[in-house]
Amino acid sequence: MSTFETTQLPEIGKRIRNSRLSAGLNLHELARLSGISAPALSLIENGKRDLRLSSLFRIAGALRVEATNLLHDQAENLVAPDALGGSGYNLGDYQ
Amino acid sequence: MSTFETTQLPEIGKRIRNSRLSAGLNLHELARLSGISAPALSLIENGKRDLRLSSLFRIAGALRVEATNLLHDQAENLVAPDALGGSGYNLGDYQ
DNA sequence: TACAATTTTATCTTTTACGATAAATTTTCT
DNA sequence: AGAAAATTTATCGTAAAAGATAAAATTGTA
Repeated sequence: MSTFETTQLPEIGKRIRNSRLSAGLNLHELARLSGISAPALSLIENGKRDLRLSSLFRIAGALRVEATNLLHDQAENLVAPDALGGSGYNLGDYQ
Repeated sequence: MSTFETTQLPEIGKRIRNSRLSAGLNLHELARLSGISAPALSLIENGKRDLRLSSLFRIAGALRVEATNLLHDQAENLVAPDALGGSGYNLGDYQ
């Protein structure tokens, strides 16, 4: 099995679930908002379904989060380390 | 029609095409590397196919780019504006 | 422990992605 | 212009996503 279906898909599912719970929604409510059925959402959140890109965007839209933040861990994408100085330190962190 | 299929999918397709051309690959070569057929890649690059998430990751892997960078414009995701100072300016931009 | 709400799983149907192949079209190069 | 390469489009078959519904299992609560 590929690393995608064994690790990445389940991780994406967990992020969707976390976002949904943070929004205080149950599966039925997210289903209504996203247009994706609750059973399908359950499979997706448990990393058992290889969803389509349109589904990812519909879910992200319903949860009011960026699709990108569902793909990768949020913190990983906040700052491109080499895009700041050359020091490797983020000058804004403590000031 | 949704904004996803009219604008987002075509934009994602263009990013894939740009990445492929930057890598100096033709459709046949990317097909071999990604395991996705050249006709399917053509549809994807032209924003005419709603691809699966696994396909996005296989394409990204073959092109050696982050899947995230195929979803959104590269520059948009480099820095989270509010994560630095409170000034709204990125101190590293010009130094 | 019972009851209710939520989630998971199963089944069936429809839709659509994808591979393979071939033909048509466009682009590139001599 | 003509040939070759690359891309696009079409068709067909298969696999899988997604909806709907219902049943089972889990979780939460009185």
